[in-house]
Amino acid sequence: MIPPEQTDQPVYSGAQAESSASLAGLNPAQLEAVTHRSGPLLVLAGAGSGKTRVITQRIAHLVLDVGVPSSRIVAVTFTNKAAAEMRERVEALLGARRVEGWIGTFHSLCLRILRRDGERIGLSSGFNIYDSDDQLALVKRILKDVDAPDGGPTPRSLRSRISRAKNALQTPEDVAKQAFTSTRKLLADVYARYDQALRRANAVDFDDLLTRTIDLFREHPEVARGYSERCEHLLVDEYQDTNRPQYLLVRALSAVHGNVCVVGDEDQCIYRFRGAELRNILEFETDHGDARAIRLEQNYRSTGTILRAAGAVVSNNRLRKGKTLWTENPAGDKIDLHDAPDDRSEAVWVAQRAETLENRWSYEKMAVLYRTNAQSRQLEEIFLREQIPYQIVGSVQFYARKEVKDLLAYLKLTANRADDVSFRRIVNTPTRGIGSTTLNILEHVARTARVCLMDAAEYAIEQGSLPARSAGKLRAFLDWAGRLAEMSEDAPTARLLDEVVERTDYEAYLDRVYAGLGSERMENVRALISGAVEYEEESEETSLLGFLDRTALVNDQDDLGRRPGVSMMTVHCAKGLEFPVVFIVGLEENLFPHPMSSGSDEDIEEERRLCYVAMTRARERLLLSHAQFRRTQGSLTPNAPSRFLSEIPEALLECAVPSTSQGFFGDWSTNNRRADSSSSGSSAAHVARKPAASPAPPTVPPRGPAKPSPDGFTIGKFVRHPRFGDGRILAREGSGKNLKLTIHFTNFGSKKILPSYTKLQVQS
DNA sequence: ATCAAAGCCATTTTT
DNA sequence: TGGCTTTGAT
Repeated sequence: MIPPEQTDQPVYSGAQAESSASLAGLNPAQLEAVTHRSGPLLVLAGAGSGKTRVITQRIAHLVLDVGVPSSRIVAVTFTNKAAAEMRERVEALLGARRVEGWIGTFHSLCLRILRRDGERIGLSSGFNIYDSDDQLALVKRILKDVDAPDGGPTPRSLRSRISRAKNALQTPEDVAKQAFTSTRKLLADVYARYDQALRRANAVDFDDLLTRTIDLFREHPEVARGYSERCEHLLVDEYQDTNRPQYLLVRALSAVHGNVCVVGDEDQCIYRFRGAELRNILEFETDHGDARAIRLEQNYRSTGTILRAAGAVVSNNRLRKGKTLWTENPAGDKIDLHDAPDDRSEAVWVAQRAETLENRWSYEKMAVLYRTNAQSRQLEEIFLREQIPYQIVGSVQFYARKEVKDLLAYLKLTANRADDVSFRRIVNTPTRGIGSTTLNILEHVARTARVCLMDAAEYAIEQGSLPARSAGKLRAFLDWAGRLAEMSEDAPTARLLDEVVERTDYEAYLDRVYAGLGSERMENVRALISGAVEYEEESEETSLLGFLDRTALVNDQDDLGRRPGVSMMTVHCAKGLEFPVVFIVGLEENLFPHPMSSGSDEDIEEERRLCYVAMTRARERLLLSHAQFRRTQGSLTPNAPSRFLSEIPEALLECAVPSTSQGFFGDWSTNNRRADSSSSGSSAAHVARKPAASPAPPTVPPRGPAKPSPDGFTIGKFVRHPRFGDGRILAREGSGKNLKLTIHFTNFGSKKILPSYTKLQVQS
């Protein structure tokens, strides 16, 4: 397999040298965590203490120095972003283009397991994944079936209660058993129907990915054993945010070898409201008898002042193991505290300060953090007016947009005709004359015959239970859907999307619905299609299902963003990030801490951790503000400063009272000059991914002399790709518009390319 | 089927 | 306050 040319690249030994060299840069605690041999290990990693570095180095150490095959290492994180970063860094350390081990999120890991072994628990292959939107649609539909009383729980609340039940590993029957109030009875009923609907539709929701994997492991211990066998070393990042199912998965996967290394910080557990159990990390040592615990307490990120302030705040929590972070960094500037008369002038202050600070830090080095998304509007308005570049991070998710979801629903239905939620979504979108009357008949047929809506439609037409006109329209739709399904067997996903967009005249539909703004939406459609093309080009195995899996689990935070400018986001979104300059706004009672999380001490402690997370994002400058009056839900309400502010030692604060302007915007905004603000930071914008060492291309095309192809893409020819550069055609499959080429690129290795989408230059 | 007016309801949300 | 969904009228 490996071409001889590769021998002149001493990948292995070279990387080993690199590894030992980098071990030298670790502090004693980090070194111990990295080199810990076997058995359970708890790494309590304070904010900015080099956590990711420890995990990645540990993996490299296990592979290079201990000799564990990378395929026997499993590393789980919570976000795709974190997983991608980890993978990249490990690859760099190992000097390998690809790492065999499993590095991914809990959900992607479970998805892989279920795709492989799900049939054993009744999940047929090709099952779909429902996101929270789909879940909500399903709950709403169910609420129509049961006669829910008015004023009862909302669909949203039911959805989250179902989720909570699942995370507590309660079945619908379990819930029914303790259903004493009418609300709980309703919940039990809806949950049962919901569960049944998912099973019928051959679909799972996000929670199911975890819980059904646990079911699989419980019902088939030999399967669990197989995975655990393979998992010689398990590493878990952000362990403080694991919930019950994740805890059980960790246990199951580490059962055989017992080499489980969890890394986390109890002070940064901020997802309790979603079922994260602080207990998991607090009790790890007692839970794993002989666990070693290591504290990483040296902070490399923030100034002494920032660290002291954050530490002072979080030390008011009782539910923690307690760490004392310290740093060798200089004390730095004091923390600015601004007392604004109202939310508007608070925003003005932020803009003003950002502009002043721009002398020292470019805008993309600054972040504004807030407790709730609603707070962003005011800031946006001011920043827009002041022409300060900014970027909102992580509010509307790409894959959650209506137009994207519509098109994905077509794909989902194509992959899995039992997917009733997708059917309902698109059967009349864009409108094709299949209205609610027809749909009601179909629902009825489906229920009595216990089949999915697609089948019900076939059946209803056959039986003549529909008026001729509806039947005709439905027939046309079904025929087309059938053709799509056929196409999906060999056509690339992008081609399917094209077909859907063209056939439904989707662009015209968008124009109609979004009067004038349709083209903006169409951009997203195009982005989705190029996403599909990219997927085809970048993945080893490509299939419709694979693409759908990716869209279901991946959110696009990293690909979409990165415009230069001040970043604005919620504190939750900021976890894991750092910025030289950080503003935290709205530090008021009734906002931060949020009243919804002020019921119990535990709630307040979570809010305090949230505040801690926010403060520790800052490297050099931290600026805090609160407003005396804030417009919330339409009315102006007075707010006291947050209790967290009073927990910061006064000596660390600099009360920034605006001396000249009274906090209003009049003067400074009109005559400010932004001479040099535009040119900064464009240099690093498009850093091409560094091509890692890749196997040299085979010198002889695989399988004999190729006959020249009429399209010019003859096997063996050299071509140039706009992104991947030069490469050589190794194989062809499909033809015409569906032609797929396997090309070996000098710098990127082999990829499948769709010439109908990408401009390939054939070199003569 | 399509539009406009009238309600409704407003945490955080890695997947 | 404003954004979104549901409702009602054509």
